Amino acid sequence: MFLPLLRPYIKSSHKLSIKRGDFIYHEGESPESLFLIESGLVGLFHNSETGKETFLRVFGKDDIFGHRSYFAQTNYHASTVALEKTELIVISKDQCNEICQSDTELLKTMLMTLSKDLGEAELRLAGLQDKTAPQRIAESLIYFKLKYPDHTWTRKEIAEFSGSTFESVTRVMTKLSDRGLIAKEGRDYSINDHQKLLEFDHHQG
Amino acid sequence: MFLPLLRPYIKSSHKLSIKRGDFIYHEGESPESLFLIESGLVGLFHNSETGKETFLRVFGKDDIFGHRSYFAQTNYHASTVALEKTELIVISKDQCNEICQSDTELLKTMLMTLSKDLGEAELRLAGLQDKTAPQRIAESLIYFKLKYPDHTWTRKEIAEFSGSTFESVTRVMTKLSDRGLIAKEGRDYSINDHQKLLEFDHHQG
DNA sequence: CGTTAGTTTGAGGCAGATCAACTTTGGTGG
DNA sequence: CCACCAAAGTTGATCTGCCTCAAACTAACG
Repeated sequence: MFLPLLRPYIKSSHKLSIKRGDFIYHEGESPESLFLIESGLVGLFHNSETGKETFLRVFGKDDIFGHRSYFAQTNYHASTVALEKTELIVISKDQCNEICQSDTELLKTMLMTLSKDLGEAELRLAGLQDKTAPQRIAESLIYFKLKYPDHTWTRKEIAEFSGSTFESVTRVMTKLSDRGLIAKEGRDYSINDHQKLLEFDHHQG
Repeated sequence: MFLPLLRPYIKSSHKLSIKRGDFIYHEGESPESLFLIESGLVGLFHNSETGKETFLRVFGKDDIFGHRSYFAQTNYHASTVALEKTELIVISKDQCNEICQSDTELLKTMLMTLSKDLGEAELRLAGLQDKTAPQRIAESLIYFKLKYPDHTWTRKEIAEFSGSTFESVTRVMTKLSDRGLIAKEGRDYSINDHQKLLEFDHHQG
């Protein structure tokens, strides 16, 4: 959603072509640029000392990323990895500074995006306390499939996004498939019954 | 931190005086104003259908709140409650619109605040996966006492912030007190050993 | 086809939530 | 100022969701 707004500013833009599994930046590094997705899919992950990985956000076509650290003026709090073949436009910090000086509309759009993301993060935080693992997994299945229907999500990705383990995701998906709420298609899946999926495990599934 | 920036805009400001336990707004309502704290303390809480409460953010003197929903242009995703006697300045949506039109510096400050809050929320999200309850409780004890040393936090508040239960908070605090890392003072507590508190339960406490 | 990353299924264990009964604190109003 | 009592905190016993570990299977890509 940002590409159209930013397009006029991008003159001599630096482009980047990467494949699944490639890192764009690592947690702890200092942000030197923003990234815009021309095509592909990128995930933001946090890795703990104990080796546990958490899937924080997904970025798709026309999304910007790296902006949170830029505005917070802190180092990256998480790492970004390509989830599939991806084409990026790299915008330098200097270019950003110029743009932010002049374009109030862009600043407001950024404010809206960050505000929505903060709301989502906090609702996920609350969800980890008051929803069961199967509920959160069912919600993640819907979220991923609605927002990025063409990507085949691994059980591991779904687990790290929903706050669970890939074994639990497998078990829940088997159950959901048995009940006809989803259909497994190789490693991929499709959603049959949206509504029942949201009500799943609403105490006792 | 916002009051100084906003002070010049506040002419005929509406003021609000409330006591502990009073709600300022409820989850689901449409945001009609922003709030600025002249004195006191306010908590942002999310309540689930099952009755579980999650403590999302704290706001103190000079902090603004209600801004996330204003910028996201969505209804409130959580409720705000006074944690002690509090004096508020109420800023109408119209006033906000005017201010945002003209003041780029203020927009940038807002962007920084939201970016930092998003980072914190996501690190807490990750922490719920990869840290033990005692670790999270110890961190919350530090966070609360450093940021708001004069407030006496209840076990329930600490629990809802750290993602635990008040019984677990009690047990952990007893253990920490026995080891001399904190000192219980009536219902309040003080911190004796910061460093060891952070290392607590770093696998096996 | 061979290889490897991804998936499935089962068995077992444990951190921490829940339930319950009791004690302490500190505010308030007589 | 003290007595009272509701709110807050403590402590113990129990219970369970789901994580962990393990082992065998299968899809998909070169």
